[in-house]
Amino acid sequence: MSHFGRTGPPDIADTYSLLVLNITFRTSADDLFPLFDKYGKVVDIFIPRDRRTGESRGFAFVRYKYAEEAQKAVDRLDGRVVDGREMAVQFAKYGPNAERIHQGRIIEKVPGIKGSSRSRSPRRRYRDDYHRDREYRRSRSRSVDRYERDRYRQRERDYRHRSRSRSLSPDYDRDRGRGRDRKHHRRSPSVDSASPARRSPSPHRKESPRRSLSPTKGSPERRVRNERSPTPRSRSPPGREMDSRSPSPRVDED
DNA sequence: GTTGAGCGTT
Repeated sequence: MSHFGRTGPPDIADTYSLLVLNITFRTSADDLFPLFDKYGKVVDIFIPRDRRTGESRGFAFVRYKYAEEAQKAVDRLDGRVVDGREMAVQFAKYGPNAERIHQGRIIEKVPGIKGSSRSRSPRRRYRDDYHRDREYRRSRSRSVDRYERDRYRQRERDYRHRSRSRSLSPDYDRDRGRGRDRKHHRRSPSVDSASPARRSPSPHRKESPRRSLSPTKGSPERRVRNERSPTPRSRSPPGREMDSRSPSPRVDED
């Protein structure tokens, strides 16, 4: 009964799916089972997880046998703090087939569901997604795992820069930096006085990695380009221009 | 080791 991690959906015909959002990344189906099972008969619980990392995405689907129980769970578990995080329980709008499910009638009977008027918001995955995706694609062949790529594409297509949490506080950095300084700053006594500027020792600008080798490092001609006065001899002061043409090689320079 | 809006699998 507790085996929710089996393969494939059991029977979604007579079951109602509830979407649980805002749950911790460490919350598993077994952890949600006792919570949802207390309010009704849970048929199955499924938590989508990454295919590469294998970690939870932060949301889960709970299927109830009866709609009334599911609705009660939504009203009771919605806003419940689990593992220090407030999870949001609401009826799923779309089914596994990316289509609307037949649970709409439940909303009609109980017009008190919070998930009934849920505005569409730009969804995004974790921040590692694009980081990992970049290296992933670059390392992977373009003709491999097209299925996965296609799946993730539909998700990233709605990617949008949203306002990140303003959880960052000056106190946090200050506290953290100070704490670490106390313990790790004692290993280098010379750095304390011989490091007025920790700037990059090489003022040279970082060129492109591909051009980093600079194959023309032994080409003196390149550096002898026209700087400003490539030919100091060509300097002709005003009034002395005739001097240059003067047949007399007399140097009148002082 | 991390993250935080959203809609799902053998």
